[in-house]
Amino acid sequence: RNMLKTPLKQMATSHSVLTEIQSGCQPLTTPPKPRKTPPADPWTPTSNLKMLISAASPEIRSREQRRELSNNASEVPQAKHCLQEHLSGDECEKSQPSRKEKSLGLLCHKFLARYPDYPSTENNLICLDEVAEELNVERRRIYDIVNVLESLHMVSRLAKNRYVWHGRGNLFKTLQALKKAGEENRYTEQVEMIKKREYEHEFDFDGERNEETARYFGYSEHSEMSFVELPGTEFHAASVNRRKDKSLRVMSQKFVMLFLVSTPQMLSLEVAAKILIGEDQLEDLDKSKFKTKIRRLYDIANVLSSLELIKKVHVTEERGRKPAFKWTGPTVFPDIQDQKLETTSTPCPPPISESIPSKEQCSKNLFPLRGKQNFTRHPSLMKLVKSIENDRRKIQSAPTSPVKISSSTFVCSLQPGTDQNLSAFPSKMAQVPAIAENQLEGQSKKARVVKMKLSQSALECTLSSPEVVPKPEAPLATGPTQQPALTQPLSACTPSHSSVSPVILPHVPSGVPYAIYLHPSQTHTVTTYSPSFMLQPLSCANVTGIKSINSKVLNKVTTEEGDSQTATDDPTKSLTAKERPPMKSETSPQRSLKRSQALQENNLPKRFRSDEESLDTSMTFFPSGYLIPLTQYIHSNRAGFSDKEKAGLCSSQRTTYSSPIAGVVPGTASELKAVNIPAFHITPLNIMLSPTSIGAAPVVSNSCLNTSNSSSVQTPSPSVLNFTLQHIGLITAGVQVPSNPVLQHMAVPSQPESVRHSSENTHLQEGKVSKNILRFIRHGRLSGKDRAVIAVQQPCVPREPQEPQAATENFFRTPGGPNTASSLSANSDGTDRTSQGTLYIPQRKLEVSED
DNA sequence: TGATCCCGCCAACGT
DNA sequence: ACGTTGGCGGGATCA
Repeated sequence: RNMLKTPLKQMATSHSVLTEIQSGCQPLTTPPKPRKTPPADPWTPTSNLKMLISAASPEIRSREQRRELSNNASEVPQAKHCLQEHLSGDECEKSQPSRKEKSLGLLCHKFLARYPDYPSTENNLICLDEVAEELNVERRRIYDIVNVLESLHMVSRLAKNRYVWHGRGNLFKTLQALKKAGEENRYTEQVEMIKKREYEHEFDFDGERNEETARYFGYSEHSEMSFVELPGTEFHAASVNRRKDKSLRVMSQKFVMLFLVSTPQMLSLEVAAKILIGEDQLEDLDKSKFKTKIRRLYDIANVLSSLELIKKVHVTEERGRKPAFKWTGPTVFPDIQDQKLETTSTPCPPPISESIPSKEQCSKNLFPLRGKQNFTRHPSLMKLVKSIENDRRKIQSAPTSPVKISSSTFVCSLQPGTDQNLSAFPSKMAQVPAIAENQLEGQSKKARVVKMKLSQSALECTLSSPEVVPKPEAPLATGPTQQPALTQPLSACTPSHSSVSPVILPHVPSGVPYAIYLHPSQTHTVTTYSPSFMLQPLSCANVTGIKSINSKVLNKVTTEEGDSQTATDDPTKSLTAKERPPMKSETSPQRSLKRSQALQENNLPKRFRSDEESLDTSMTFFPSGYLIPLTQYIHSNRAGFSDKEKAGLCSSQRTTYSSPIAGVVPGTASELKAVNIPAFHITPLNIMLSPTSIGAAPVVSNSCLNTSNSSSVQTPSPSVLNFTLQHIGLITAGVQVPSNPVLQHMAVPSQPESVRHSSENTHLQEGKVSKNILRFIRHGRLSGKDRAVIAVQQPCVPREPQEPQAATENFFRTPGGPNTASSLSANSDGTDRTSQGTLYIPQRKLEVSED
């Protein structure tokens, strides 16, 4: 550790400066620990260092900072080199990173840039050491990031020092779960209350809690939720949980919950801190605790900001300008009931409906809370809630009030332009074309990745927001649907085959290939790149097959036209792209190889582990319901070679793919070349799978088999199955069913060797596989055989009849929606300055300005 | 100044 | 024992 640290430290910090300044001092190389001499000693190297830095830094620092930032954009990946150069240069101070450059947010950006938002099946292993080293930071910082990512299920711990990257695949699902948990925890009420208090009078810590407060907190108090798991992830997390993973992880989830359940989806850290603290220790709300909480929240907020889930804004009120964060992530609508509460413009309908969608039940099981009242609001609260709701409604309905109602269902979704969430999306969407361009140009992986991210996120946003509408329609919906608007969208959404068919983007020059499969309920989007030749056939086949299977399935084109420049324009993006070290490919391959070898060499248990990993990742992918990007094969290689190799997928290409560990970027240009794949373009296709909770898996298995011919494309069920299995990691290419057309298309030779790891898997495959797989998919990744087994046994996610429609609606709405289009064009620049707006909060008008 | 939040000590944990 | 995690809060920076 020290070894790592030492070098890093030197590089990262301006030790060099110190060195020069304080000649004769202990070797700067001394690791941090040694440094720490008696604190009292003024001459501690540390103190000196600090003093020196502070003294020298101001101007230099700022100057440097600018420079660095600009540099970062293009050279971040090689930060080390840069730093070194600087150091060698006359101005050592330059190296002085400046606080901002070390910010968690920036670091997180770098971190995120390493991995694709929607990784393919492969396992994207994250080695903390490596990451820390490459990013030039102490491992501690990586933990901060990983912890919150973990709270969102974007990563999961695999083993010591090892995490698996899941990307945003599970994000929506996670958010749904979190929202639900938040609701069950009465966070909405708590937030309302605290906000109210703040308005009324300055909330002072100890004095504050009156009965009312106590009541609220009381509820959450015993409910003391722990880490919220995702289906299929529980076990995994469980292992992690044994440890009292208290704060960051959980705090992060809670923080997100607060956003998800509060109506203006805006929160100040103070409010959040108060709630979170209150939850834990009602007794001692001391200042220091509060401060600490806030500090943590800053950490979390920074990461969430990097994920673009929240955004910092400033709320101006009489008292002054207060910093706050607003939710900019996808709109999540967990259940109908809540929607009613939040959105209903008519008198409050009974807040709680007895009929609980299967989905809910599921989630209930998944996220059991201490407080048993999960689904029923305590009567005593009802009044309060109602009154609050009424107030809210008033406020929202105020003519002047901007649509801050994003949280309130469909209204927001219908007004993409106004909706904050949507606003973010357009810019991203606009970038889709850019992606194609880039690819054609044969850009670096990084660039691609970035773009993909954008497009994907955009898609996600789009899809997610619309989701609201469908729900109301859901047959299961307990209460009468009150929203007229729903009808409209629904009609559009009516599942029609036409809608189902995959859409190819017009602007794409040559057929391009990327298909996105979404599970309606989750609105997850998966993007894949593949060579055009391969893609087309596959995508079509799959899509149709799926569709046919589920009459409910819908697909929509998410692509938006936009200026390709957008991507570049966005500083963050460009930066990210640039940051991505090109050389990575060089090093990473080796590492991956090593890893793979190591894995292979490992004893049984270890092997197991590897298997698990593969499963995990693959599972991760599916769980969300999404699906199986046809192209995945291709780029799958890049990621976890070790696993892949085992799998035998793309074995033929193996050699060629030495790509980076991160597997960050799907098919590299080089890789493609190796494969003899012509330049590829990306055609975004969105396919919504039937919302039925059954999820992709069931659909695939059943539908494929049964209705294979129904779709225009005759995809033999077996092929689908194989495909699925492979993705899941249950089977290897070699093992796959002979009749897999897809594979044939791909011309991917199956490799016998790969089979080895599949022994277990094989078993699974045979027989129950189809069913089980589906379940697995449904539940999310599994990380162990045990888990797998367990998972199989778990009940499938409940079907949500309503979902399909919703999906459809979403589909249509966002992407193609007229509103959207306009908004998109407007925001093509990629940044969201649009967010300036006014928002009404109880009794006062607040101006929200973006930072 | 107050808002931010980097930094890294050090204890809990895992192996 | 030693390495990994990550709680925690001092105090440096930023605005």
